[in-house]
Amino acid sequence: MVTKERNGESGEEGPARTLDDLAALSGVSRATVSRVLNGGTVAEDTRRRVLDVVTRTNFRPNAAARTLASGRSGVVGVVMHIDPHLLFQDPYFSQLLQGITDYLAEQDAGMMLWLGNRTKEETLDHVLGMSFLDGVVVSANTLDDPVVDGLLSSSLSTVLIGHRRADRTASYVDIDNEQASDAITTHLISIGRTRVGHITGSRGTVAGEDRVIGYLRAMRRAGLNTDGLIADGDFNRSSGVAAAAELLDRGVDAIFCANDATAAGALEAIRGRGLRVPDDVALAGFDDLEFAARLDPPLTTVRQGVRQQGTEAARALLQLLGDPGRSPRRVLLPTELVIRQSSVGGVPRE
Amino acid sequence: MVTKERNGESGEEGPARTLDDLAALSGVSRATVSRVLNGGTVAEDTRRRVLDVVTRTNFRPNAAARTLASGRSGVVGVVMHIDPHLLFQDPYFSQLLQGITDYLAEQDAGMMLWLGNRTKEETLDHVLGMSFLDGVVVSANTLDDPVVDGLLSSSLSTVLIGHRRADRTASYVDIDNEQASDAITTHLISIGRTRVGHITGSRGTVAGEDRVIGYLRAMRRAGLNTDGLIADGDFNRSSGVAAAAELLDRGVDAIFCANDATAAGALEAIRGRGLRVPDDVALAGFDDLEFAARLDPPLTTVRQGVRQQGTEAARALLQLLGDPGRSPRRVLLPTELVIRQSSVGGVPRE
DNA sequence: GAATAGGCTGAGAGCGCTTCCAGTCGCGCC
DNA sequence: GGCGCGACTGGAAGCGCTCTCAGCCTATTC
Repeated sequence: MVTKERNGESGEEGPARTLDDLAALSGVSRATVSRVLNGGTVAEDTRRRVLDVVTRTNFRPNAAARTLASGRSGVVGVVMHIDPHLLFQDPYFSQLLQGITDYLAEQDAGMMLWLGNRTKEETLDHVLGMSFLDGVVVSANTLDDPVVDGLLSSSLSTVLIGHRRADRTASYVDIDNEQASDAITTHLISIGRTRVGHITGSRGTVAGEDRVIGYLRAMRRAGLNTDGLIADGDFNRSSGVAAAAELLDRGVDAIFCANDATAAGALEAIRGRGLRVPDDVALAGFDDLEFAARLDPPLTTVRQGVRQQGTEAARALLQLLGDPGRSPRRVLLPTELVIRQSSVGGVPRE
Repeated sequence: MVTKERNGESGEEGPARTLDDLAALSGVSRATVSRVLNGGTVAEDTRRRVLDVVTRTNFRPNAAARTLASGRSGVVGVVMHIDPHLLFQDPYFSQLLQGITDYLAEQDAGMMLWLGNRTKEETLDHVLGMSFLDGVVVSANTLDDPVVDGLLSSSLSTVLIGHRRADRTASYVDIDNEQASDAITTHLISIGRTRVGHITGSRGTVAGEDRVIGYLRAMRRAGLNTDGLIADGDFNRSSGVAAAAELLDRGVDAIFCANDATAAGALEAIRGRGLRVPDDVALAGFDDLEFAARLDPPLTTVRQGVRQQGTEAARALLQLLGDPGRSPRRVLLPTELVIRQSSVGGVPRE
């Protein structure tokens, strides 16, 4: 039922579904057509002739065949192994995703997506089952997770967003949480606060722990006592309310929260006691999400380019794939201290 | 360099990368292994023997080869051809995406994602370039769009979310906007309102137009006049403020807004004039987004299961792929009238 | 006992592409 | 004139899988 014979004469019409079709239509061999399509050395007029046929027939190479023959698919996976509720609530992940898709689209790479709505085993199985993937970018609540383990120990090239506590041998993109926390704590100290409290992120997350470390480093360097000045939070607003209450009881004149959401909670607690920000208690967050600037007073915080982290992760992965040695990529992105009225006062509010 | 010979005896160790490896290890032919893996008829003990080897070697079939040979990849595309800003702002799209991913994951189908961050031509090219896709689910600001045209006229099986104005021949999942608008308008009439205004969605969108039609139908049936009672909006809060002002000038005792965001704006405008909701003006929206219940007063609205729309779209696509005839799937999902205090009063507020 | 049916299996022909290898051709050089 | 060389091209061998076809072997039927 398939007509195999085809005339090489020009003027022919035909959909051209395979390289052989193109070869027949342009009077060269399939190998040459392949070279034209993939940038091999081909005489200029031959190339032109073939390309002409390609565009005339609106030819699209078969991706499966290409992948099978070459071992590369041009498709990478993105695994966001995260509680789905969080995934669409927290702007962090949407921004990350957008950064990744931007870069991949720009580089003509395809992307498959796994959102964290399945069990660990299932996720891992699905991803590894897509055996044609060239590599994966992974984000997770906590990177010390079986899915991440599985991915790293698979043959798939993997780039993490954030680094793991246990080992830093993998490729990753991260910010320097320690340094940033140190900087913002130092800022609070520099405006004269001596009893600077810290509301932590979820213990066990690398970001949370590193922010504690940075805070402690700054306090110690300034010769300030931190006894009783650390209260546990979990990156959520409500934990900020509770932890701030605790710290206020112990007497603080500044609070550095592990993220903006927590700071919003802390602000509520401070207000609830009739205290003023920053006059009585200076406040700082971390992330610089959109709402931070709209709080009353606007929040001093650390800006981390979340979208950029996504872009850089995608870039790192493609670089990794291009490097025959597969030597790990490690990218540490800069952060920026954003000082607003929650720490420096500014226009007084009645 | 590749050792082709392999002993069929058990106890052998080896990674088993191909069906031939498995065949050798379990002492059957490649064809039989394939049958085991794909559910062909195989003697029970043979099957067991092969499966044993499969699990022992942790074998994963090569997806590219499988796709090439069978013509099916088990991967579908999801195209959200939408302004990226909207994409991550409006909960509508995240919920849609979640619904889709849920169902696809459940069905073991892979998913590739295109978010609307490229020009129309690029998007279309990228999607069609992934020639192995089995089909696509499409959501777009407006479905009368070149990308949608291109997808529909390609050989790819396509399911739309929402239907097109021009033709309803494609497969789609939608809600009955007319009926729902009619119902909510009728509700406003039933509580005694006679001058019911309507703030439209973006003109040109099918959902927007259909909601106008439903509104008009209900008003006409009740014998009510609609002259000057329709004001243009664009689904955004700010348009609700302006349009509501217009309607209030003309004298209304109820306003039905094309979505919840617009209603929030209208509420602001009504309050701004010192009028009470619902006493002076009853208010209704459409969508039942999370914030609708938290407005003051809580908003009467139409609940449309956005997540369910995603799920159903994915289901429709897989059904379409399974149907040799490829006869279009058209799914109309039910909506639910959610009556709250913005129309029926309830606890009086001072 | 021959004929028929049916369950199970293996051989082998692709799927459409990449890529190695060898071959042709025109050129400059000794 | 013969040789080596580089630019270009075609032939052909796979990549790892699916699926048709034919064949085998055991029941079953008349």
